[in-house]
Amino acid sequence: MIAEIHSHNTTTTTNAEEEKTQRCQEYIEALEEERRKIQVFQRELPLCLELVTQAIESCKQKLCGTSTENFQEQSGCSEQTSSEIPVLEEFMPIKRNSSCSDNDEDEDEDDDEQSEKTTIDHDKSIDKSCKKSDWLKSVQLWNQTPDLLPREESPRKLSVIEVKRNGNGGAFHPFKKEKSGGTSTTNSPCSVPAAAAVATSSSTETAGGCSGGGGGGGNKEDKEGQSQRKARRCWSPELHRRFLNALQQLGGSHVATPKQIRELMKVDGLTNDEVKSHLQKYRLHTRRPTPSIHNDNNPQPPQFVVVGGIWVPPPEYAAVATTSPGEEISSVPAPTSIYAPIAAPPPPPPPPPVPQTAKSRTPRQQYKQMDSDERASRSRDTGVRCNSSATSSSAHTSTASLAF
DNA sequence: TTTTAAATAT
DNA sequence: GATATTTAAA
Repeated sequence: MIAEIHSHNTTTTTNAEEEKTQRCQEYIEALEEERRKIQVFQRELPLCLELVTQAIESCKQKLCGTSTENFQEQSGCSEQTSSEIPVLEEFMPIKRNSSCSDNDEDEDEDDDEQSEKTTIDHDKSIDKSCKKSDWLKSVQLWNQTPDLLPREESPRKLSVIEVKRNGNGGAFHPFKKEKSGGTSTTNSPCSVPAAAAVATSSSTETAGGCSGGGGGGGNKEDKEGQSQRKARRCWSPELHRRFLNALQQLGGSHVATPKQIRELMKVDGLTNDEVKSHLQKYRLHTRRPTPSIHNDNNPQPPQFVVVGGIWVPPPEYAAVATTSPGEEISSVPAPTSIYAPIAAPPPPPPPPPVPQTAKSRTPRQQYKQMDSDERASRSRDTGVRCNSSATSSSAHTSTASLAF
């Protein structure tokens, strides 16, 4: 009997221990995730970061000490402070549903490629769900609507080609409504012609990007053309990324002017008006986010972060952060770490925005300085938006309702 | 139908 | 260039 009891106890204990270990591990993961989030605010919350880091360390140690075996194998205590490291490329994909990036690859002349790849591979896997602005996820710089494109910039249906070709070529995604065939897919925007789209990694754009609308066949407005309203195109993430980049170089959205931005973006076909419009929207979003209450504790993690004066939606951020080294933007975590910057170097020294542009600096530049200060303070309260849907735990689903 | 991004007007 | 308004995608 006793023996039996003993054994029983033992088992129990073992189980309990395993469970404990497991929990501990989870906890550590959670902490790491949080730390990534905090890293965004490194400047403002250095101690916080430190604390979390320490907590992680100690947890790990504990874990190692306790059940070394198990844990070590699995998560490897050795890993220690990984700040940025490894994290989870693997995990990421799993969780995230919100993004539907379908394809992200772009080729930009400068930075993107590698980072993107690294960062995200999930795209492929998930996608169907997305509804929001797809262009957010898409890759190419821009596309046009198939039908009406009276315009200049891009070659018509263009596609991919252009983009790649020039490196910066057109970048909008078309609002396409794919339904051309008539079959209406309910729209899953991302549904895209999957094959094509996804597959090509390097290239192309896939038409898939923006979900749906347009009508392939339909053309409502194709009236004779021309001067109708310009076809609406959506800003692809890549394009937005360039925009952010430019903004950063110019010292922030408040000092940058559409023209300057456009020049820095080097996207051909991009017009001042487009930039202007985008900038307007950007400023709006950037500005006072939620005037109202930060309620008790916002249960929800920020969906948007403004770093260095730049408002970055998570998915985007991921791309941006990863992609462009020079940027100060730091991470943003969506509620669930999905977007965590995989390789994002933690400590972006936050040097004041330095315009590398040789352009002449005008009075604006001065304002710029000011702007940066303001920015700092602003980013805290303002820059953050709350997600509309809450479900904190599960929620990675809807990330942002706002997108550029 | 509503929301909102992009285009256009002021 | 900034802001307001309109249009159309989602």
